[in-house]
Amino acid sequence: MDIREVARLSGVSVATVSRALNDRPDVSRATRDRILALATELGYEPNHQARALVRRRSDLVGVIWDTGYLSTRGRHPFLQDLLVGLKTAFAASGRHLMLLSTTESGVDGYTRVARQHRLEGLILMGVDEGQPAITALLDSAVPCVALDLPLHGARAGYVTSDNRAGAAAAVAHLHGLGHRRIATICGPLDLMPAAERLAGYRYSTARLGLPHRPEYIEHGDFFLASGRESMCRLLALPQPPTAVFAAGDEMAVGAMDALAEAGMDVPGQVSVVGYDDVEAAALVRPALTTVAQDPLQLAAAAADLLAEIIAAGSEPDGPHGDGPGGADSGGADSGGADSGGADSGDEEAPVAPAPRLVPNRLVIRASTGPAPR
Amino acid sequence: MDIREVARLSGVSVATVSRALNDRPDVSRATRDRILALATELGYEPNHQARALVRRRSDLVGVIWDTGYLSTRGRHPFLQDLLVGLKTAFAASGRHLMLLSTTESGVDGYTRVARQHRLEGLILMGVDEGQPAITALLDSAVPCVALDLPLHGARAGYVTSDNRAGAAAAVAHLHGLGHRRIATICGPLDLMPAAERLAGYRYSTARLGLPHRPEYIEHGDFFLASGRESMCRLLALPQPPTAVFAAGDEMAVGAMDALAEAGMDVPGQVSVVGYDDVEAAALVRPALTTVAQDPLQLAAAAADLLAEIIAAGSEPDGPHGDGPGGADSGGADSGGADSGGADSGDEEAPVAPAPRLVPNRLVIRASTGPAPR
DNA sequence: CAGCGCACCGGAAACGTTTCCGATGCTGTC
DNA sequence: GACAGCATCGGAAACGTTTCCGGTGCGCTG
Repeated sequence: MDIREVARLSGVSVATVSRALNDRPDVSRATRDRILALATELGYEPNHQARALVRRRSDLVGVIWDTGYLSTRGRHPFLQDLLVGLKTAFAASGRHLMLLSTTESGVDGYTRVARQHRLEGLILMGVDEGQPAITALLDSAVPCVALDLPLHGARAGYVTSDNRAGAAAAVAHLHGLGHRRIATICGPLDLMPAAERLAGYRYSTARLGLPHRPEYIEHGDFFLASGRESMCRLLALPQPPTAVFAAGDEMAVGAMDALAEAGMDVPGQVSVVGYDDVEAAALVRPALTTVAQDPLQLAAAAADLLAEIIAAGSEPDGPHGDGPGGADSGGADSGGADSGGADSGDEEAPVAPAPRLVPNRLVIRASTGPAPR
Repeated sequence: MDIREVARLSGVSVATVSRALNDRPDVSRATRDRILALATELGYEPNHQARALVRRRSDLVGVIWDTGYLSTRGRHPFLQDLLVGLKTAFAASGRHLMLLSTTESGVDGYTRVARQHRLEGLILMGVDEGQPAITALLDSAVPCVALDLPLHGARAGYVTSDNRAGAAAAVAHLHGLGHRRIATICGPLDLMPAAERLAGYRYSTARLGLPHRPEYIEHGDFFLASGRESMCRLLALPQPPTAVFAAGDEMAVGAMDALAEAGMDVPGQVSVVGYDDVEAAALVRPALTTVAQDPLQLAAAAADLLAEIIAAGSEPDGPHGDGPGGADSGGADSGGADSGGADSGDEEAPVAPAPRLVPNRLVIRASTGPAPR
């Protein structure tokens, strides 16, 4: 079922059929309607490959997450929702999603398939910074935005949730309940979210006037066992905390395990708050107070940023491209560290796009309560 | 960076370059090596769209799950692992994955994009049978295999885990612990897995010689609240069960909630087993005994079946295509109902492929124990 | 009535590959 | 020495679109 077939059957040229289908002007209403009717009747669907070939754009973006992540960092907390968010966000601009994986063959594995398929951009999530393929990707000139990974480059940016504010909100919540001895169990600090959550804890405790206690900072790895062990150490302290903020829900559950073994009541004697609001958080008893990210908003911000980078690249000689404008994503705030350099205006070298930050939300459940006296 | 560019730079024709890159014969070793070296040096990557256009195959398969599922049935228990399984399984045959969603515009939404992109096949998961788009898909002649949805058609099949055996194993486990009063909380019976799990429960209890008690069969909806309410009703029975098999982990947690509220000890007084082994199952206390599906194996079976259907379609006039042969997936067993009709040999009409069944695994944790006496 | 603009349409050249078919040179063999 | 056969390569036609450029008619103005 060609476009030629449609043209033949409707007695016009292929050019006219093409114009009618893409509803361009230069087609009379009568012929357009006739062609469209015939096309749907024949069940004609234009060949995307041919179209992409001549229009020189694929309308495809790749999404990739580290499949090894599954073994090293555990499953991604809300990848599923991120995917549907990305899907709908990109559908708005008529783009489709291709699944890539870090286990493509070779170092520059997915970079190669991205280029072969002429992907317009890449969304990467749950990949570690060390990944050698990342650097190969960055200087491959394919636009990409990462989630929760500070990716800096001319055509690369990142999106993350406001982990600092989320952690601060958790600490403030505990403080508001009367807790003064608040500890934290943080994740691997080479991961940006973990580091930011610790920073938020530090900032918040200091701001609330709590004394600085290094022994209240435990280091975990996001897994349950580490939360358990950290909690044991905290309980062995001469002045054990009355509340603990874990940088991940699973570690929070581990902490609750340790507390249960020690015969401590949650939240009667110790309050616990986690991070991420995984499904288990609502299922565990007592149900876990935790700070939730908004996957849909995160996905929307990522799609928006990527679209902007793509658009900036396809402009003839455009500046840093502030065109489409985000929907309601939070303003660019407190970025990483380096974004210095020339940002005066429309220079020759494209400036790295500012990272997007979406807010988090504290969901209060049963694992936190008033401080014991 | 064309293939023409490579040809020009290496002083041969494009035909020769093409042959060298796809390592065909009819190229001397010397020129082939020269071309390959030049191509990698130039960073040339062949355009997939052009290639797909002329070879008339896209090497693309679509994977689609109901995004509305998220609201009606809850999140898919292990979609993430399914995706990586599919990714690696299809990577073996050089195919890539495209993400489709049920929220494509129109009734035949994803059928249309599938045809536009010339997808070789479709994997669908977490979609309900009622979906009108399904029927539109089935007679669109694009090969598709579903997960956990009995899809019957000439070029359609399905893969599921052996829910019946899984449920039977759960009941047998409880029986082995001495339980004789075993109830079940089943899911929505219009969903095949729920129905099969109930069938497994029925079969197993009957086989073990337990009396048939209709009041021991509660109907839930896979959500927590329904498990809780069902358990309450079971506890109100004159002869409450000492063990309950819930067809989903979340309902099992709900049942445990109800038991806790009633002051019953798990597993001291009542044992609970769930289904699916969601992440929360290991995090909940007592940790949930449950039956786990193997997402990777499920994905592999689905990919295998789809590849078979595709291959059977591209054969000149092949029979029902038993070529590649499954790796180690369980034999075709206990199908749905209708697969009657002519299946003598290589008739004109292609016979529907037999569904694949992969085994489940009972993982025993802390929520089951010896029956009280 | 000449000329001009406009609405509509067709031909054909791309887009970047693969593959068919033929051409060339070379090595053997009778 | 002529011819067959083989290895190696080039030209060109596809694949199914979009889009540029031009060409009709037609109504309108001067």
